[in-house]
Amino acid sequence: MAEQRYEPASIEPKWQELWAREKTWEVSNEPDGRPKSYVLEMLPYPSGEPHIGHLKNYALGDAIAHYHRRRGARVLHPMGYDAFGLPAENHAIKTGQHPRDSTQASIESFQRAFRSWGISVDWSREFGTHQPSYYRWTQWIFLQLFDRGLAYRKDAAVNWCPNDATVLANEQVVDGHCERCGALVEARQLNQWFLRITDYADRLLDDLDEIRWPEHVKSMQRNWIGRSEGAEVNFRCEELGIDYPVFTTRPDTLFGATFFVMAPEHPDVFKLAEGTDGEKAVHDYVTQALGEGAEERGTTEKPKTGVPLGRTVTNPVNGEQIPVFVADYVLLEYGTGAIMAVPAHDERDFEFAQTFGLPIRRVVGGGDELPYPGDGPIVNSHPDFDGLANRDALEKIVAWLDREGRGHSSVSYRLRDWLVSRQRYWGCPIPIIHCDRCGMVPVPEADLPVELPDVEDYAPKGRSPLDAATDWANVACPSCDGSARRETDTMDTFVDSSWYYLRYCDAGNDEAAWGRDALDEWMGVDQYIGGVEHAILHLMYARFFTKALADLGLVGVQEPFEALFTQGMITRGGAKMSKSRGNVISPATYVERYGADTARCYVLFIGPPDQDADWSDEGVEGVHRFLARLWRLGYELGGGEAPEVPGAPEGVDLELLRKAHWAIEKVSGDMTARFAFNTAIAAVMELVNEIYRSRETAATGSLAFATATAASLIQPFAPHCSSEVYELVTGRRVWEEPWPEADPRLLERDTVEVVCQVNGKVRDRIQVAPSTSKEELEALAREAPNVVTHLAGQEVVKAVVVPGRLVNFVVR
RNA sequence: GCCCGGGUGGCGUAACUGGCAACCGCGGCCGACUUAAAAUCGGCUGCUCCGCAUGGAGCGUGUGGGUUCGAGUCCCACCCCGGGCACCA
Repeated sequence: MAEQRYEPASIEPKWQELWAREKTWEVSNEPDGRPKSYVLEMLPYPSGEPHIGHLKNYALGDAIAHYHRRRGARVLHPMGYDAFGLPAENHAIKTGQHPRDSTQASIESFQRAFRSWGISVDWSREFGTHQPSYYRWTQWIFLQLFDRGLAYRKDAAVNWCPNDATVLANEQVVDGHCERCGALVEARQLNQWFLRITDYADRLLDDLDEIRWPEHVKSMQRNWIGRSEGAEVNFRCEELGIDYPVFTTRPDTLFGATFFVMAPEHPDVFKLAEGTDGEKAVHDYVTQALGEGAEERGTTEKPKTGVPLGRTVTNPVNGEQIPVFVADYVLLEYGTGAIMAVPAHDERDFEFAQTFGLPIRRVVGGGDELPYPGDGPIVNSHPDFDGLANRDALEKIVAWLDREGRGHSSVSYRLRDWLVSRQRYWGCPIPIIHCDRCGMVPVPEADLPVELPDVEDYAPKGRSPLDAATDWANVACPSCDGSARRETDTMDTFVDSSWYYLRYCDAGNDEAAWGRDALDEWMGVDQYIGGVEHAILHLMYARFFTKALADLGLVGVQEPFEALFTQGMITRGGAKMSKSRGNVISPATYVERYGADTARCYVLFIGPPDQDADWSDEGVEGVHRFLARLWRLGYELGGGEAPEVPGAPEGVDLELLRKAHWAIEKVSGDMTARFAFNTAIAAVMELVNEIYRSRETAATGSLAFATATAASLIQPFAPHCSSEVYELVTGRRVWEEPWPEADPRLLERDTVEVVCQVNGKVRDRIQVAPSTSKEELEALAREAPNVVTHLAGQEVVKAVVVPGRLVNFVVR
């Protein structure tokens, strides 16, 4: 007779079919008295097959969703696909296959994977962002923003990726290269669509204090917004009669400004140089500087270069005439595109002053040498300020500037407006019509969606491939009925994913993007889970959308994601998995070989989920053995009547029941207070080990209770194996059971071990009742044999007694 | 340069508010079952030393200091690894 074995290949599909048939994970929008919980993992970009990172992401989210359900919550746990984007389009250029078809194929492989992993998803709310029924509302939201002036077009120097032949958002440029393809990004002057995220800079910054997010993600967003407080100060060019404002965070050093520098792109550079001796040199310098890419220019290592403009401006605090230069270390995008240079207290200005032999005047005391960027008393400035601490003087100087009308306090940000237009095919069309008479006219709401037309050629040519769809592009102006043309750029795919979590609340709504009741029922997301690579882009854009939509009265919350968990990466052989390294492993391989439960438990057991972890095939085996052991207990105990748990357990039974209640306490704590799934799984392993050790001696009722408890506790991580074992032992459905409660009487012990130390070193242990008094403990410890040895001939100076833990004798 | 993480056995890790360092898993060793092997079950497993042995001593959480009866945990200084920002005025 063949030994019975744990066979996930037959167990898992059985439960998956039952859950699908009974629509177990679907949830209605009607409140039913239970508290709501919205658990969401970042939606996948469907490309090829799911990888290990997806498995970890959804195993994590599913564990949380299950746990919340069994704690009595009504849980929304939906799924969708971020389906527009470049990879599908590049594939289309290569093969001619429509991006819709390759995307659909990939979506199907993701669906198969999610179902085979047994993820508890409410499939009735599923959608892809590429479906007209979804992007109709993406366009509608765009028009709401357009209506309020939050979406606008302007000429600007933008990032151009020559390889992808499209513009990029600032956030998509990493070290001067295209985030996606790695090509060196060029600067181009183009007319593009922007969203006014900078209007929200302060709120995006301040509200970070209100949400439970990992500190490093908050700090990345703070860095990215880059708020600096300072002052705007006017420097006047008397010859031309023009005021040039500068932004400075150090108005306390104004008296030390000995020259003035403009960015090469500054619109007045040529005007200032006109008719001076250096005019030609200025032209040459500017031409050369503009030809440089962001990467070459943006480095501190490069020696400072620049040329004089042959003009001076007036320092407003002391009336001094200081020379004006053009130099590429000053950036047009930040502040006003011009700076006052204080070489004594700024490293870059110091370097420039040394190269060009310009005067360096110290105005803040302290530090051994120059440049000195730190704090100290004001010197060499003005009798009213000299001697004051520079931070105090700063406020007084700004107040003085303000009174004199020469400046005012000001705030500057690193954050730029979000460039959202793309000259690519596979994206959401921008619902605007350009009319020569009426200008930019929004597509009427009744005409939405503006559907993506089919084209012959997907290749980008510097203009959107949609340009070629002339039948589609040429339309009558909705306002004057004259001939007009559609906007042919599409939207950045980050627009699509900036509001998908709102759509899940009311995914089937054909009348509106969402019903307000449904939205208020579910928002905000109670727990959001995803990769840290989205710390800035997606997470900032989604916050901006929520705030903008809240201002329009369409959303009732200020923050979309109340709590965020960022998962660590799974590496292999210590390195990131990649095709070029050849170290990619597919979840499907492991699901086939060991079952989904093993794969899911392993990615959570491998280490703390927020940290990177290295995949090990042997480790998978270990987790598989554990589930097989649990299953075998269920198999052996199952079949008959559910046995009684002993009413007054003692001996082995008592120990086993104690271990079970200890495990309940441990797992509950690990899941509530923190996401310590690795230690939660370890605790269930301990319980299973304990059951095996007492298998021969304990009563069947105790074994059954302990086994059912182990199955119940592992349910969020291994739902199939758990359901099987739980049903075998109890005849009931584990997912319908409330989360177990630990019995406090079984958490207490009759005796505890107390450690006996001499001078902090453990010398012996004693078994005592937990209630033993301090005096008694000290007396008992003093008699412990090995303590006696170490106390012999010594004088006890002090005894420290911690009841239930230790006694420490301090001797001389 | 600034801001976040992190450094613990052969390996992945654990240690809740300062109180037995190493739970759980991998790997390794030993035993049971078996004709045998696999599977399974049980035990041992930080390093060094003393002892025939029950056992005992010393060392041990990146480095160096400090606080404390007691430090992986707190404080100061530093080193290394990972991530973010950076000619941002």
